[in-house]
This record gives sequence, C-alpha cells and structure tokens, in this order.
Amino acid sequence: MEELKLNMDAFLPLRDVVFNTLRDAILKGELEPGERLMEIHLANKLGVSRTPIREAIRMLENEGLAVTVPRKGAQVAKMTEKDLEDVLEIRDALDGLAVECACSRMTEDDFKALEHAMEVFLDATKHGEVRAIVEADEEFHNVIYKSTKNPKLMNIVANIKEQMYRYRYEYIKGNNDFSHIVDEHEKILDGLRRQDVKFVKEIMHTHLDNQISGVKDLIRRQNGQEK
Amino acid sequence: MEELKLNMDAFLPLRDVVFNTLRDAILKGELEPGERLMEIHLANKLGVSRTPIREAIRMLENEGLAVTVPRKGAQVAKMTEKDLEDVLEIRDALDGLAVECACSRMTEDDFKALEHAMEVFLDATKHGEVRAIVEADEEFHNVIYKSTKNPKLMNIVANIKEQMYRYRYEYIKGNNDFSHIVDEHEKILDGLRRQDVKFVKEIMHTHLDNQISGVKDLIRRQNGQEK
DNA sequence: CATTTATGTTTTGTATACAAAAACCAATTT
DNA sequence: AAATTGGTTTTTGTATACAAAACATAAATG
Repeated sequence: MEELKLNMDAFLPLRDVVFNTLRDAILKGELEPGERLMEIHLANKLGVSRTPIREAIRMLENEGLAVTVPRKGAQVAKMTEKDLEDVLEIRDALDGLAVECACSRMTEDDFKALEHAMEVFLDATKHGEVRAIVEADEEFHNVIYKSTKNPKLMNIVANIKEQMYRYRYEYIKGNNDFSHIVDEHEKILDGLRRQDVKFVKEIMHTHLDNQISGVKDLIRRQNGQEK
Repeated sequence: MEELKLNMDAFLPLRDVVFNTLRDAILKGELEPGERLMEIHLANKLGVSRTPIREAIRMLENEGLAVTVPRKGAQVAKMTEKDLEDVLEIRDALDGLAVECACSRMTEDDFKALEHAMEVFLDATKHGEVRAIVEADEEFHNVIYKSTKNPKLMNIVANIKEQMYRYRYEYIKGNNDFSHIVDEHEKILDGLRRQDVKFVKEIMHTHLDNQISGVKDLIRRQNGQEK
C-alpha cells in the first residue's frame, strides 16, 4: 500500500524511529483515521520485530493519534466534530495564554525568528507546495510559543495541534488564496511588537476560527461516507 | 523496599495494571523523583516479565511521570521550581477556561455532585486522613471540569495535575487548617450558581496560588539535599 | 601518580517463541 | 433464512533469549 520507510540515520532506539515514522504517516494522511495498526504487518513493512512497534503504539496512543482496545489492537484515532470543537476551545485558551506570555517575554531574537518564519511562509505560498505551506505556518506559530519561555506549554500545544494537523493539511490542500493568512501574520507580528495583548488575541482567535468550518466539513464528509 | 503489589482483579492487559501500580506509587511518593526504574527489578518485584514493564514505562513517560534516556533507562521525573511555575501558568489558564465553560453548561446534576464533593471534603478534613483529603479536593475540582462537557480538557488538566500531585500531597501533609479551603470551595460553588465567571476565576486563582509557595519550598528542599 | 586500557557485570534494546483471546467461516440445526 | 456451534486462522499478550551498549573496577602503562 504505502511506502512507510524507516529513517535509520538517527542514533535512536527503534521505538523512536518507528514512532516518528508512524506519526508522520498519520499526520500526512498516509495512514487514515480508523485504519488498523497491526503489529506483525507493520513489523514486516518496517523490517523490525514487534517489540519496538508495540512501544511505538503505546507512544502514539498517549499522543492521541492512536486508540487501542485491549485484545483487539490499535487503530488510527478518528475525530468527531465534537472532538474538534473541544480541541479548538482549548487551543484558543492556550493561544491566549501564549500571547500574554510572549508579549512580555519576547526578545529581539524572537522577533527576528518570527520575521524569518513569516518570509518563509510567504515564499511557500508562492510555490504552492501544500506540505511546505502547512509547515511554514506551523513554524510561525511555534516561534510565538517558543517566545513564551514555557516549554510545558509548547508541549501541550504541540500535542493538541497534532491531533488536528492531518485534517488541517487536507483542508489547506483545497485552498489557494493565502493572502489573508499572510495578512494576519503581519498583524500578529505588529501587535506583538506593540505588546497589545488584546489585539493579538483577537487576531489569533480569528485566525483559528477561519480554519474551523472548512475542517469541520471535511470531518463530516469523512465520517459520513463510512459505514 | 516498598510494597508495590499488583491489583490483579481487573481484566486488563498487564501493561495497564503495571502502569496503574507504578503511577500510584509515584503519586503517593513511594517511588521518589529521581529514583531509577529498572526493568528486571520492577519485573521481579511485580512478578511479571519485562515486556509489560517497558510498555508501562512508555506510558508513564508520556504522562510526564517518568523520563528515559536511551540506553540508560528511565527514572521518576523530577520537577524544578521553573517546571512548577510553568505548569501553574498553564493550569491557571485552563482553570479559567473551565470556569467559563462550566458557568454556561452546568446542569442541576452537576451542582448536586459539586455539593456532595464539598461535603466529602469537609468530612475528610475532620478525620485528618491526608490521602482522603487530597482525593476529596481533587474530586471537587474534577466535578467542575466534568461540567465543562469537554473531555479533552479533562484529560489535559488531569495530566497536568498529575505532574504536581505528589508534591501537593507532601505539602498537605504538613498542614492541618483546612478551613480556608472549605471556605473557598463554598465561594466557588456560590459563584458558579450565580454564573459570575470573573468572581469564580479569581477565587480559583487564589486557591491555586495558596498552594504554590509551600510546594515550591518543598521542591527547593528536595532538589537541594541531593548531589 | 595519573591515565588509560582491559575485562567483567549490569542494564537496556531487539527478536522470537509460545499462550490465549478474538475473528472468521462454514456446516448444522432450528 | 437465521441463529448456533465448532474448529481454524489471525492477532494480541506475555515471557524469554540473545545482542549491544553503558558502567564499574582493576590492571597496565606512561
């Protein structure tokens, strides 16, 4: 079916290599929501034994990317519309916190990184590579989260974003006007410079809201078409 | 050293039983921060093989209760003061969100559950059982989180609380006047009834703040005394 | 004496073997 | 035709064996 090749150059335990491989495959949509994750199958495909596969599954599970039923095995986690709403509610609150922290803690280096991320995003939109665009947008927001100087916050948000990443990815695919996103990015940078917490929070909220309906449609279609 | 007995009555895979056992031991302080989690050792102690132990460790890891270095093994996660501050920053934001959601979504059943939790807490303080007190306080707040009708939020908060639970536990031990906590609980309930978001947020914030310095002292002492 | 080198032990990493549960499927019964 | 039964296959759960890396310690070398 799919490729699923291991990236062996890393000096990591196989469980981590397998985890990264499966995670990527899920995020990119190569492994679809609901698809079973069978151990021997994956083990053969990746050329390793079941042991590291199992450990990787345990890791995916706690990232919310896989769900396992005892004695029945794991499958790629599905998301309902309600799940998405719940996630966004949280994401919004954490974005708010992030903006507050960032406004008071951003250094000049952080601003430079943010500007750079903005350029990279602009570039990506010009070439139209979906993957590159999504990653560049991710990076822009990650710079902001990094600026909070709160690594735990970064972790949690990374985790939450991961859960909807694949849907977002599909959504971006169907889009080709990114000018309003570029616009929002500029406003966010500007607001952060002026330490205008309220202003930035609002833009971020809009930015997030803009994605919702599209992704929701996607989920509805996907969950509708199957059994 | 410690007891560490498995609770076999459950029809769960061993990895889950082991996970619960280790988690409890860590939260109760039977396994101390920094203590090594050696596979054969634990396997012998619990009377199982290394396989379920490893999977349980992977789960603990992603709960933030254990940290593993490749080829060196896992240990119970330590927390620095900075970690605690970071966690509280997040907790505070999520408490805020929870209050907002709860205020608009609480049902009569939720209120009843909250009142009940309050009584249980009051009872627990009278008997002075540390464990019971901590659990009752947990339960009170859990009812509020449940009222948000956002299970993802519940999960995240549960996870975050878990990371500082053991410290809180130690802290409560050294305390014996719980009247102000009872007081705060009453105010929170009252505020929720009146749907006064701002008021409840503030009490919750204080409630949280009250615990900080004590727990911080504890961490400072603990991290000071070793190597 | 300090520093390396050799060596044995401990501990994690990975593969594999076997047991037990679940899923499947066809045949039989109602 | 629907439901039940029995047996076969697939798949997960668990234990164990072996390999490789880290660690400790003692001997050897400068």
